[in-house]
Amino acid sequence: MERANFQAIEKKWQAKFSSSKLYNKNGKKFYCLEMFPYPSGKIHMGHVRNYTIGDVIARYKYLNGFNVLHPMGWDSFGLPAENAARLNNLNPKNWTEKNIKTMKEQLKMLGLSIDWDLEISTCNKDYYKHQQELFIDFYNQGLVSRKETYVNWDPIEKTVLANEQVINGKGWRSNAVVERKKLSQWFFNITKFSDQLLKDLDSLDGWPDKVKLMQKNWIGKSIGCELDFKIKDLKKNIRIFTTRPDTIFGASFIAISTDHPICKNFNEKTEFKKFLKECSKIGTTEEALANAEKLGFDTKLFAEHPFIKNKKLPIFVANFVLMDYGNGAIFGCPAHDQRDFDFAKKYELPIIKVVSNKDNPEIGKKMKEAYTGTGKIINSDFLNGLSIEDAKKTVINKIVEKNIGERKTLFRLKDWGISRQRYWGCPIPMIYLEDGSVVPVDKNELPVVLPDDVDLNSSGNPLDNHPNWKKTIHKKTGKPAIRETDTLDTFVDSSWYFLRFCSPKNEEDPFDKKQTNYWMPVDQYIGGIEHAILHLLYSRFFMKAIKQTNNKIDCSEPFQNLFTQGMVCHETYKDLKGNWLDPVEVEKISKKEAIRISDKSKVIVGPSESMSKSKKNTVDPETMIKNYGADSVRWFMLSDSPPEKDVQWSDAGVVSSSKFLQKIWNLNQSILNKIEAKVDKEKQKSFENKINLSVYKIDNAINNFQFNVAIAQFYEIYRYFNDTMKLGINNETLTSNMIKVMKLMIPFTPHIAYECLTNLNCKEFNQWPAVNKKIIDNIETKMVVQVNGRTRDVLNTKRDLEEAEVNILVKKSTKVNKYISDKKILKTIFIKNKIINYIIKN
RNA sequence: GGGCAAGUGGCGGAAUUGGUAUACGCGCUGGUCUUAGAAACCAGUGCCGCAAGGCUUAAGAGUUCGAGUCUCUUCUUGCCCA
Repeated sequence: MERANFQAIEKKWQAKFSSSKLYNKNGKKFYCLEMFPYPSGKIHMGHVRNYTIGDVIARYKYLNGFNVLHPMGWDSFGLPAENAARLNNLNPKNWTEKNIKTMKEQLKMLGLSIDWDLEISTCNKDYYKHQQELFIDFYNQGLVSRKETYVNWDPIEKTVLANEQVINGKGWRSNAVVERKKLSQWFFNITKFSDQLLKDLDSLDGWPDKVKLMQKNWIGKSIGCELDFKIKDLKKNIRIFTTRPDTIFGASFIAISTDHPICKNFNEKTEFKKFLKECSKIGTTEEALANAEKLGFDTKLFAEHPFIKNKKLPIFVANFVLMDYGNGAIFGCPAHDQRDFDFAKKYELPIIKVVSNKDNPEIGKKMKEAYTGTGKIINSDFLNGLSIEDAKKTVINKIVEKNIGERKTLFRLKDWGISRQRYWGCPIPMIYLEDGSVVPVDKNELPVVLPDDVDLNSSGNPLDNHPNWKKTIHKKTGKPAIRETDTLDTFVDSSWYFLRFCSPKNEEDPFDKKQTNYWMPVDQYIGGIEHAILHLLYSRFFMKAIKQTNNKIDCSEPFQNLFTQGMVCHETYKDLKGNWLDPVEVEKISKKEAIRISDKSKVIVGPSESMSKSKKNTVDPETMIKNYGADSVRWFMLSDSPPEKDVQWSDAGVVSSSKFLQKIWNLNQSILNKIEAKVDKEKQKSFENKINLSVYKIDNAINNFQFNVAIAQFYEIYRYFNDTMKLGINNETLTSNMIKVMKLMIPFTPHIAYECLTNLNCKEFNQWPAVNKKIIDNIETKMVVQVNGRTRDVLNTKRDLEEAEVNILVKKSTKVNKYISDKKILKTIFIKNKIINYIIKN
């Protein structure tokens, strides 16, 4: 038999895919989107998995009559381009474009059903022009602000570092100790939507609960109150925020942030300066602050306790209090907050327990850690005996009554800092006038284009260093002005690309109203769990901000359904010196043993971990496609694990996939070459029923994202087909059922499926096989017969038999009678079409 | 430290949602074919047992006629937050 030439088949069909689209003009719309890639050089297995899953869905929906939008683009701004350009002394633009070209070719090799006419690239000025427009819209609506904030400052590179560029407190490139530095930065006022971003999560039924929970925690709504403390000897108050007003009687100090206005009183003191310097060494992340040793500066000032007469609380400046959460001031209750507890231990402050629980009898200095559990209030005057919740209510009422504070809701979510002191990003369209004012660039002057001729090798911001780029003229006044030299965070680029796909060629506006309202929201969004918080939250913010800004868009949530796929893992290998080895350098000799091919030396086989360049445990998709074919790679990617879980790449797995596809090919050939046999009507009917049932199961599995289960069905179908085709089934029936099976395979392995369909002389390719529910319902069923809950026999019966009819059949079963013949049946449990269970006395 | 998942053969995993546990694939064993190997094909494969049969879904308890699935306790692993 002729073997399938996968390479030739794939080449032939890919040429057709590039011009064919998934549009069914009369069908219901379906927007299928996978997270677009960063063009880093070549595609990796993670992309293969992501885009294969997306392709299955897109093709499946198309075959089911939907009008499918399935676009692809490039998240092409970002730091790696700048670094690569610096290393190889070339332009980031050229580097990026070269990568896009390579990766596009690779994606095409996978046979994806992408409409490349819609391709966008965020570093293209046709794209970022509109982003600048949106920025100005947001600015005019008061959704953009300029604020001072702390950044990770690299003193040698003279640049701001992202959190991930700070490694053990040092700059990733310069290795200099990173400082906290205050800089004026641009922000999107995402916190204006805190409540809405939280509330609308409830409407996202098609999102994994896990992701919704992560977003909820990130937004971090907490209800509490503000409270004024009088400062003794100064005619001022300190206003604090707390979520635990019930512990007010346990307060033993006040702690304020280094940026609190009161600190101005100590700015001249050398001791305070020393303290500030110490604080600036800690990073800016919450985790760094939490893990840092608690430090305080004693102001020698005292605050009056609002409910205990003559009680004085010392005021400290503390490194763990943040200015941008609440008011930059707290009261410390060491007994019931771990940070306060650590602080109190260090500075020997009283620990007053005010919540009691019998499992936690220690009090005062004997406590080993703060108690944050439930209990009754003690030592607290008018709150004694109340639960925590009741005490909160009572004390807040009292605070409001005394006019010393108010109920307040606070969010953990902070405004989104979007300034980056980088070259390879979207220029922020703002200019600084001579009088110090800042105004947006006039919209008809957009885009503000990135210059090509920048020096990436000097320290500092390349746009700022450029000899003349930042010099401009303010059109309205004709006066000279200076451009903003910061560029936008690349998360901005990806926060609205899904809108642009609906009308990517529109020159006038970021998006065409009619097109966008037709296609949006995205019906199925597919990507990695690593974007569960930021990218998705920012995109949700953009939808809401755009809706408020120009009210062109009907929906306020971008992604109706979200699917987060697992990672692709591979075993790790190290030589005896501990150096990572690439899988291609290694030969496995048994399950746990391997040798290095070059010198036959022993290799240490490590656990399977997510593929990464640093561990060298990557597998190149292009090599795999060339060796086994795209269909085999796709098939393996989907077959081994449920798509939401991690999958382990195995060469044996992809080999077996390719063998199976060859068998499918052979089966097609056998059908085409089969000599007509005598027909057995009974067998033919049950054959058709079986295929019909499989169609139903596969359809269900795809709908539930259980691609591995669907693939298991194909293996069963293959075996069944192969075993029964010679047993009295006519060629016409075989062919029509094979056509059904091949159509089911289109979403998974489109090349071989279309090729086989062509050979089978199929006329109507693009139609999903209909499931005949009636036939399924009439198929025989299996009755499980149990005695005392233990299965003793399984009977093939007609559907919907009543208990009495089943009893008659059971009487014929020797397997069952062995257990019940001489026993008294106490009770019978009967579930139609499922089970009959006889309870007997032993 | 808190929250959320998850734990099923040698391995990846399935189980119609409370009704035959281990589908399907990998691996392994035996066989056919072959000068030999590879490929292909056939058969077997949770554990104990010659068999009849018994045991088995991290461990233990509970609910139920019936539990991988529900409840509680413990252990382990992963992710997120601190």
